[in-house]
Amino acid sequence: MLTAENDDFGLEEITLFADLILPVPVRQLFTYRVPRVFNSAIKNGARVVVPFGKNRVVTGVVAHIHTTPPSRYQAKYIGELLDDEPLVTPYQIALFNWIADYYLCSVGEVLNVALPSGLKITSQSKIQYNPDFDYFDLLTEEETALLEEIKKYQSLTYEEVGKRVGDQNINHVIKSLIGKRAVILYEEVREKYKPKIQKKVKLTGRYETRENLMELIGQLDKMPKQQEVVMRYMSQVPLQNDPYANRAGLEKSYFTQNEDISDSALSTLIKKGVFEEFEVTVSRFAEVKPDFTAGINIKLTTAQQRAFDEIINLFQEKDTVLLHGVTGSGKTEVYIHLAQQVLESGSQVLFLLPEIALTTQIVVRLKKVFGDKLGIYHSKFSDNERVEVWKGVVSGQYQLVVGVRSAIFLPFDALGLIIVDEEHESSYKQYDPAPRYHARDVSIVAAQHQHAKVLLGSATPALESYYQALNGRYGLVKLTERFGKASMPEFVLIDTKQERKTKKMKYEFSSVLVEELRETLARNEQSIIFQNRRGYSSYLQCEECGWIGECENCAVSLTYHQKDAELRCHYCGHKEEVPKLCPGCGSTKVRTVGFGTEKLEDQLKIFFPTARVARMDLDTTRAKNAYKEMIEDIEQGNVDILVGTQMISKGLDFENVSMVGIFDADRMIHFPDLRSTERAFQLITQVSGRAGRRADRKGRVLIQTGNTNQKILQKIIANDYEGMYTEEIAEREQFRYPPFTRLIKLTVKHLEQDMARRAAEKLTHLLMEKMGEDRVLGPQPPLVERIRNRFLFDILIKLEREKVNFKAAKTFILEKVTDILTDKTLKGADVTIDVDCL
DNA sequence: AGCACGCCGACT
DNA sequence: GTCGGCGTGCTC
Repeated sequence: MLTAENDDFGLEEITLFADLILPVPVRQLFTYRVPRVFNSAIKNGARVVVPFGKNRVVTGVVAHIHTTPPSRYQAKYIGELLDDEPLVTPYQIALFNWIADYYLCSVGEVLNVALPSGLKITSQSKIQYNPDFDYFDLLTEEETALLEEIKKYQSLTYEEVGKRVGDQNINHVIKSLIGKRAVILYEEVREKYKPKIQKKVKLTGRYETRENLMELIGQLDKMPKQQEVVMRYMSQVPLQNDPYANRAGLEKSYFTQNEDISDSALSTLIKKGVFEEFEVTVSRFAEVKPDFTAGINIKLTTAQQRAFDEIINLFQEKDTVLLHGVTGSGKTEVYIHLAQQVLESGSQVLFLLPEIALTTQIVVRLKKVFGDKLGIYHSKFSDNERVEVWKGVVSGQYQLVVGVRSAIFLPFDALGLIIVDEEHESSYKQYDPAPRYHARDVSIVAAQHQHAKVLLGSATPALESYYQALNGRYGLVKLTERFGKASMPEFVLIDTKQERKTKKMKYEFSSVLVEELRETLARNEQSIIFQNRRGYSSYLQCEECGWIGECENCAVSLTYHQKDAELRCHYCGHKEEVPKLCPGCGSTKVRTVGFGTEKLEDQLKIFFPTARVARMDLDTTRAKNAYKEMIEDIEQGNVDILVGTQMISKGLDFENVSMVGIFDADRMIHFPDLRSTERAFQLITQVSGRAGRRADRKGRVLIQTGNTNQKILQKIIANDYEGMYTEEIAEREQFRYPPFTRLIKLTVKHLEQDMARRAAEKLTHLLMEKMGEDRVLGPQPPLVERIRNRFLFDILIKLEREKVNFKAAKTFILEKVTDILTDKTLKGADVTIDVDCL
C-alpha cells in the first residue's frame, strides 16, 4: 500500500540522475538518467551498465545520485542495475577520488586498476549470420568468402572473424555485409566472472533409509556395473555413521574420472531415479581449517611482547607506527598478534606485502592461523579468484586479507588496521599505467578515512618513513634482536681487485667465496648467491670492432640469455637470435660481457659438479606455482646453492642457509640515482638477513667488491641503519630532495626525437615561467632514452613541502601539460605525470 | 581508452 | 571517381 509516509511513494514520482565513474581516462563523471524502476534500488557504489558513445556499452559505478538534470545535454538512460548491494563502498569512492586528485589521473583510471576485470562488464560487438538473407549475387567475392566463414559459427567477435580469415583488416568487409543485411550485429553484454560449479550426485531421498538401500543393492545383483557404482558411493560417503552425509553428495567427477567405473551405469542409475544430480558453487580457494593453537599460542618473546605493547600504546595517539625490526627479529609474530586483536574487536585487517614475498612461507603461516577468514589477493591469481576475494570482503567472509599493492582497493568498510610489511619496497609504487600510486601512502589515507591504524614494518625503512618517525608524525618502535637466540650474521668483504691481481679469481668467483661455498656444502648446509641481474651476461660485444647488441626499439643493450640462446630486451621484451658472426665486421670473436644469474649458475656447476644448484629469477618463476615449488624444494633440502636476483631478498626464511655471497655490490652502490646508496643498503641488508636464522650457528655473508673501503659497506657490516640514515638525510636536505621536497616527474614521449625534445622544452618553459627555474629540472633524456620506439624526455619538478601549495601547483602543472597535449604544433606528443616518483 | 567521422593518396 | 589510409575529437 502506498501512503504518504511510505518512502517509496516519493520515489515513484521523482526523476533521478546518477553521476557515474566510467572506466575511461577522462577526468570527469558522466550523468545518466535513472529509470524509475530502479529509483528505490539504486545505491552509490552499485555497478550499472550504460550505453556509451555510439556503439558501446560499459560498466560504471554510481558515485552520486541527485535530481539535477544536466542542462547542456540530454542524459541517456542507465541500461541495467547490476548490484542490489553496493559492490564498492562509499569509502572506496572517496579513496578513488583522492587518488585521482593526488596522483593527477582520472577516477576512471583508478577504477580500472581497482576492480578486478571480472567485475567490469564490457560489451562485445558480435556478428551473426542472417538466416533470412538470400541476395548472394549482390556480394563481392571477398564478402562471399567472409560470409561463408561466419556462417560456420553461431556468432563471432570482430577479432575472431579476423583470426579465422587470417587478416585483421576486414572491418570494412564486415561493415558492408552489415549494410547489405547479410549479417546482424548485436552487443553481447556479459559478466565475465563465473562462479566455479561442481557437479555432484547423491542418492535420492528414498534410498536414504538403510532398508531401501539394502534392497536396492540386492536388486542390482544382476547388474554388476550399477552395483559397483552404488558400492563405491557408499565407500566414499559415510552413510552408516551420518544419515545426512548423503545430502552433501559426492563429486560426479569421482565416477567419470575413474577408469574402472562405468559412466553409463551411473547415468542409468540417474535415469532410474536412484541417484540425482545437483550443482554447488564452490570457492576456488581450498579451505584450510584454522589451527587456533598456531596463532594465539605463538608465544611472543620478551622483545616482541615489548614491541607489541609499545605499538598498542602509540596507536593511542598516532595513526601510523613504524616498526623497525632487524632481519629475522620476528616481526611477523607481532603482526599476527595485532591482527588477532583487531579482528576480535570486529574490525577488518589488511596486510600488504610486496609481490614477491606473497608466495613465501608467511602466507602459509597466516593461513594456518586465520583459516578461511583470510583472503589472499595476488597478481598471479586468475581474475575469477580475485572476484571471489572481492565478494568475500563485501559479504564479510574475509575479515583479513593479505595481498599485493592493489589489495588496497578492496571494498573494506570497517578497517581497523593496515599492515604494510617491507614498507621500503619500491614495488608498492605503480609506475605504469596510471594511477601511479604508492600503496604505502594510499594506505595511510585509506586508514584515515576509516579511522584505522597503519603499521609500517621494515628492517630497512625508507628514508621518508624514518624521517616521519623521528619528527614525531609516526610512532617508532624498534626490535633490535633476532628471534630466538640467532645472532646477526658475520660479514666478510672480499677485495676482488686484490684477487684479480694475484690471479685467484675463478671466473666471477673469488677464491675465498669458492672456498666458503665448499665448506658450507661439506657441512651439508645451504648457500645463497645474490646477483641482481638476470640472464647470462649483460651484453654481447665484438672484440674486433666493438659492436654491441642493442635493442631496435629501445636505447639499451640486449641481455644474452644462454638457455634459450637469444638476446632479450628487458624493457620491451624484444628477442633476437644470437648472431654467429659479428654483424658489424663478420668476426667470430663475439664475447659476453658482464654476468647475470644464469652465468653464475653455470660456473657453480663447474666448480661443484655434484652440488644441486637452483636459480630463482624472473625467468625461472614465471609460471604460477614455479616459485612455490622452488621454495618447497629448498625447504626440503633438495637445493645446495641458490642463485637469485632480488627476488630472494624478501621474506624467505630457510633455516639451513648459513652463507650468503653477494656479487656486484659496487654496481648497486654506484647506480646513477639519488637513492642508490639507500637502496644498496636495503638490498644487501635484506639479502644478508637470509643467512644464519638458526640459533646454533652464526651465518656468514661474503661481499665481493672492488673497493673495500666504501663507507656504505662499513655501515652495512655494522648493521648501522641510523648511520646510513643520518648521512643520507643530510644529503637529501642539502640537495633538496624528498622528504624535504616532493617530486613530480613529467615524461614527454614522441616517436620523433626532435618533436619529443621540442615538446619537453616548451613544457619546461611554461612551467618555469611561474614556478621558477630552481623548481623545474630538465628536460633531460632518461637513462634509457628510447622505449618501444618512442623517445623520452624527463622533467623533474621539486616542490618544497612547507612553502608550496601542493594542490595549486598540481593544478597548474596539469594545466600546462594539457596545453602541450592540445598544441597543434606538437601533434603526437604524450605526457605522463608521476607524482611522488621515486 | 575505443570508436566514428573526416580529409588526402593509389587504384578501378 | 572510389576505396581505404590514418589523424582528430568525443563520449553523459
